[in-house]
Amino acid sequence: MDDRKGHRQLVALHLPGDFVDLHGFPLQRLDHDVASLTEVSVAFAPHTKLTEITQDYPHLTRMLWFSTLLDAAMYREWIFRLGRLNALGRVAHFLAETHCRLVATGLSHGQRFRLPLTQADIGEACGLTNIHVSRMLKELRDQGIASMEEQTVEFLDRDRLYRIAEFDPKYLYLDDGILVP
Amino acid sequence: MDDRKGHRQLVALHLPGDFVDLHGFPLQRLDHDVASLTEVSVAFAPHTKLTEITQDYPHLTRMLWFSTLLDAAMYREWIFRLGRLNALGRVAHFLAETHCRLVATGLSHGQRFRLPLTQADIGEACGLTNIHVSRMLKELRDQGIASMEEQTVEFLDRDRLYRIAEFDPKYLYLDDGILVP
DNA sequence: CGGAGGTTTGACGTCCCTCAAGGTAGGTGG
DNA sequence: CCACCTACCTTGAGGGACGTCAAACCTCCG
Repeated sequence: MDDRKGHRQLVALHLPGDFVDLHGFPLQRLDHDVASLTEVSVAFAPHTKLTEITQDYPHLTRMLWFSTLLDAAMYREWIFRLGRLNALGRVAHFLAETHCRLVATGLSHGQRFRLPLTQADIGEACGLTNIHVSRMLKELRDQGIASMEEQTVEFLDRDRLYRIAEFDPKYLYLDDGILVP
Repeated sequence: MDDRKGHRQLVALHLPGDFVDLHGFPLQRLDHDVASLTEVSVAFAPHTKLTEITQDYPHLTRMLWFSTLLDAAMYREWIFRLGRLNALGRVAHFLAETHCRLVATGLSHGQRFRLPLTQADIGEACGLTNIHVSRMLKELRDQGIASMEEQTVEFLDRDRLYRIAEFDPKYLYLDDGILVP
């Protein structure tokens, strides 16, 4: 979403495998843009097919519904991040959430993961300038908590990272497996 | 949602008629608290009944789904508010959104509405201290844009308020009537 | 070689928080 | 009636976190 001056606010980050913009199905029109930061492969789900699913497969419908509400749970957490955390906590929280989601989908093991974002992108997710993101990453590095170089993040002290971020992955509903309903 | 020190971040404000916590149906457990700021009357919708609805009434199911995605649209806007607006814009945006929603449900006509919140509550919605909310309300008052006294808000110059808030009510999906699908 | 995009660092400014004091209105008990 | 409390709002002074501006560096690429 862009403000009047054209400055961007990221409201979500989609990872490989995510159902992008399923919100557009019940809502019909969308209030934000979707853009890709990397090369992507896309499969399309026509609204007519989705409507058929909601006619014939109640259980599958609830699963689709669930996946949009998982997005909503992340939105709530992003509100918390922006409203209650300082810059260091925001960056830490963003990294922690992204790592958890990558692990859940099998795209990361251990404490390293690829994050093809610039510091400016991270700033747009966390309501910060790229410059201050740079400072916060340095702080995390200096404190031996996490490092990021060449688009690769490594957690050196996950517990301290979580504490700074006030992060608790419960809201990602992972322990039940992604699809509960 | 509370941070470690017990400071609260509001992530949503429900108005009379809203379906509170419908998210809890597909999600099963919830990652935030629900509290009332005023006296309320409550009707309960048992999950068993909702499950029956999703079995037998696809159209009604899509309407319920839609209403949760309207919440999600507001979450996105709250993220934008916290990430990209300054204090004056945040307060203005919060007032503008609440007014629009009240008008949509017939609970406000014209440019006045009752808002039974303290300045501390508004601060918890906007990521500000009660003290700075007080200063921003004074600013809006001094500039002849909006006033709030005794829990009643009045818009004196709605256009300027919208401009400060970078507010566009499209995301509330009101022009189609609340229930599109 | 030059240029573009990204990162880092320093100096400085400002927005908002913190702390403190005082004001008002309502409620309770004398 | 006054005295006193609580909750909320207001205002001022000072400080800190983050933004802005500028400069330098690096890598990649043509």
